[in-house]
Amino acid sequence: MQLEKVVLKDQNWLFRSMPPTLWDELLPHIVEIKLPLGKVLSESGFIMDYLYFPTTAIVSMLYELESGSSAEIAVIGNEGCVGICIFMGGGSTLTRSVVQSAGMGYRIKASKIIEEFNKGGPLMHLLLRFTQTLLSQMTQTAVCNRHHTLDQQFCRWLLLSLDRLQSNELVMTQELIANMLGVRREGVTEAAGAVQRAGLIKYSRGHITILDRLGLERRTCECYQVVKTEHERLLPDKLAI
Amino acid sequence: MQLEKVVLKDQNWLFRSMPPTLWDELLPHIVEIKLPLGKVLSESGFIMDYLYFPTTAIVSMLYELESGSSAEIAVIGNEGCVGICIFMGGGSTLTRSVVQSAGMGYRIKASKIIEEFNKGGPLMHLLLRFTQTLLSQMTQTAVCNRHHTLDQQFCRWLLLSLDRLQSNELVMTQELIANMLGVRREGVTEAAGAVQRAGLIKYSRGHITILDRLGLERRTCECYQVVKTEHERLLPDKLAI
DNA sequence: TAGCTTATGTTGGTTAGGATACATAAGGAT
DNA sequence: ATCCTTATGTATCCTAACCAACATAAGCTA
Repeated sequence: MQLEKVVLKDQNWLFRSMPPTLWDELLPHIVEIKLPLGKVLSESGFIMDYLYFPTTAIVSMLYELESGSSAEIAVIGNEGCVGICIFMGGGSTLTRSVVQSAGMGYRIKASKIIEEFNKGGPLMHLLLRFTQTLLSQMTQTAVCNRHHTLDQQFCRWLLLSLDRLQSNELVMTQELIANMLGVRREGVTEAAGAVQRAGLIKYSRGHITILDRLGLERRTCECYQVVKTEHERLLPDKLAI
Repeated sequence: MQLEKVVLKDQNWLFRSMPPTLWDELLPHIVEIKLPLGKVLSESGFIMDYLYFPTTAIVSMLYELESGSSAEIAVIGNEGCVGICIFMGGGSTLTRSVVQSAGMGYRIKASKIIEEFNKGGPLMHLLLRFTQTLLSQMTQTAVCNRHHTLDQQFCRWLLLSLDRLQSNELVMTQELIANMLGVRREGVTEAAGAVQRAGLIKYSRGHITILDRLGLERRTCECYQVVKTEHERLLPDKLAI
C-alpha cells in the first residue's frame, strides 16, 4: 500500500510537490482513470465535476469557432491538471479539453478541490503556479499564431508534445495535428514532409518518430524555448511553498 | 471624506465588488496614480511591486518577440487589474503591460495584496474571477489571430477598447494599433479606410470617432461577443462572494 | 488476394497580408 | 506663411497559406 502511493505521487508534478499533510488529505479522494484518445474532459460552457491530473496522457485545450475550425490554446501533461475553471471561479470555460495522446491519469472531485483550495494553503499555491504556466503557453500560442510559419509551429507542437511523453514516438495523424494547429491538413503534410526530408523525423500513417530532437529545436521559433524555460521556472523540481 | 471614498470605490469593478470589511482593510493602502499614454506598468521578466487598478485608463498586455514585432494578448480597463503574476506565483510574467489610453488609476503594494490574497477570502475570489476573464481574452486572441481577417480584428480591437472608455472617441494612431494587433501599419490603414468608407468610423491623425457601433459589431468576428459575454458572466454587477 | 478505408502526396489557382518605397497632407513650430 | 514632423494613403511585388480536386499508397478485412 505505502509503496503504491509513493509511485503514484511521483507521476504528476502537482502531486510530487504537495507537502505530506496535504497529500494525506487528498489521497483518499484520488481516483485513477483511463484517458483514451479523443476523450473529452471538458466541453465548452459546461460545469466541470472533476479536476484531472494526467500522468502518461496528454490533453489539449482547444477552442472551437462557430465555423467548426479550431485551434489549440495549450497542452497539459503530467506537470499539471485539467479544469482550472473549477478553482478560478465561474466553474466553466469556453475551451474544450480533449485527450491528444492516450494514457492514464487521476481525478479528484471538484468540491474537494474547492474546499482545499479555499484554505489558501499549499494546494492553492501549486495550482496557481501551474495556471501561470498555462497563461504563458496561451500567450505564446497567440503570438506564434500571428508571427511564425506553419513549419515552425509544427516543430514547436512536436516538441511540446514530446516533453510530455516518455518515448520519442508520437501516435498522431496529420489530420489531427492540423486540427490542433488550426490549419489545413495539406499544410501539415507539406510541413511534415519538409521536416522529414531534413532528416529530423520519420513518419508513416499516424506514427511520428523523432530522429533529431536538437534539429527540431533549431528549426522551431523562439516560442518553444520561452514556454519551456518559463515552465521550469514556475514548476521547479523542488518547490519551497 | 466618506463621500470621496464611495466615488473611488465605484470606479473599478474589483473595488466595487469588495465587501465593506475588505474595503476598509485595503483603503489605507490605495494610492491614486496618473497613467499617461505609453507608461510601462510591467516589463517582461521583471518582478512587479504594485498591483494596478485602472479607472479611466486602458492597459494593453503585449508580448514582444526577439524580432521586435509584438502582439497584444489582452486589454485591461476599469474591470480589473494589472499584475496578476503577483498573486499567481512567480512574481513576473513575460508580457509587457503598457498604457494604451491615458487616464487615471490606483495601485496597491504587492506585499499587501499577497497578504490579503493568501487568506483565501473575497479578495482572492475577485482577483481569480478577473484572471479567468483574462484567460478567455487570451484564448480568443489566439484563435482570432489564427482564423480571422485583419478587418475583423481591427473592429474587435476598437470595440474592446470602447467598452473600457466613457467616450465614443479614441486617441490612437494607426501605427500604434498596428503594434497592438501585430500587423503592419499599412494593413491597418487599409482596414481603417474600409471601415471608414463603410461609414462606421471617422478618423484623422490619431483620433478615431465611432459613428455606428452596431455596424462595427456586425462587421467583426464572433470573438468580440464571446469575450464580452464571458466578461459579463464572470464579472457581474452584483457578485455574491 | 482483392477490395475498402484511411492516411498521405500533389497540383493549380486564389488571396490576405508582408516587404519596400514613395506620395500626400494635417497640424504644430518658427 | 513657411518649414518640419508625423500621420496617412498608395502602388508594386512577393510569399505563405488557403481552397478544391484528385492521386497514391498503406494497412486492414473479407
